[in-house]
Amino acid sequence: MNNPLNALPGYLLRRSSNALQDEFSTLLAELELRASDASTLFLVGANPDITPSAIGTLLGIQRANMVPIIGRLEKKGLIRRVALDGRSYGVNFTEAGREMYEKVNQIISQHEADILSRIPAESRKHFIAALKTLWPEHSTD
Amino acid sequence: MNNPLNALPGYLLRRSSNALQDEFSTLLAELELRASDASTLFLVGANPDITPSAIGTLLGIQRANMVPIIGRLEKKGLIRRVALDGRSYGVNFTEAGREMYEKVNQIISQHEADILSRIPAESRKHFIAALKTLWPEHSTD
DNA sequence: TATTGTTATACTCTATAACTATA
DNA sequence: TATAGTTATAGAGTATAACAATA
Repeated sequence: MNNPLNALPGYLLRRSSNALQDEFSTLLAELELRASDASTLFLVGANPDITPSAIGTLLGIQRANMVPIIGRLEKKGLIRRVALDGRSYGVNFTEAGREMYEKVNQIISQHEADILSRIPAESRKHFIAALKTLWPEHSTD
Repeated sequence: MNNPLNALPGYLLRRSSNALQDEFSTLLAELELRASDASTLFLVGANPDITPSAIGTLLGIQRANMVPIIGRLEKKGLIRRVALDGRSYGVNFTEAGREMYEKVNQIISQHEADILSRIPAESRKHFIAALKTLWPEHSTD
């Protein structure tokens, strides 16, 4: 079977991304979290009192789609809302949330290290440099 | 705003992949095709008489999910089904399908060239090598 | 006026199970 | 028995429009 797609960098990128996403989701399954839940916890850990809108901006998710994510995490007792003013609130960890954050952090760190370990050492810098040219918004933090 | 995600290769890969997918979909919009439609046409062009199941295997799509893709392309008059035996059929281009295939081919080639052009020349080989280690199934053609 | 959170809705992609007919 | 195509269904991610409350 002739598969010319496998010679295309853009296609390889897509399949690689999907494969790593599947791995990540599998790792998170033991915590009963989705990738978006874990990413949200990760950002709350780095930015206490961050608003749902700000999380959405960083993750590239519309604020309307943050509602069910925040709702799930709150329902699980992992986060609480702290009013910042009359219309917005900051997201913070509960005690259980902080423990979950540590586990998420561990999974992310290990997975990322695992990813890097598969890439030939001499290619790693080039790989990251290439990704940054393909997603220019990465620099707008 | 502190965004530690942007330091993670796996996350950069995901955002890069999504950005390129959006670009690809935008390019295909003028042909009124989806990415899965275009990929299917691309594989039919390289493999006349290929079956839907085989296309699904190459694309990583369940054969059940090939049904609406084939149905769309047939409804548009781009492909026809040629019975291979009593239970399976091969997919072939109609005249309009071959013309559309040429356009798809053009868009894919140009986009892929565009992608490569953004990556520093000295990083390209490393980039592709890295992707292949992250999606090992690429070699099972 | 602009922004935040929210609701409602719809579309896409994908996974699974089950059915049929054929090999 | 195994395989190809199909149907039906559900989950997940995402986009859009509109609304109320507040800045």
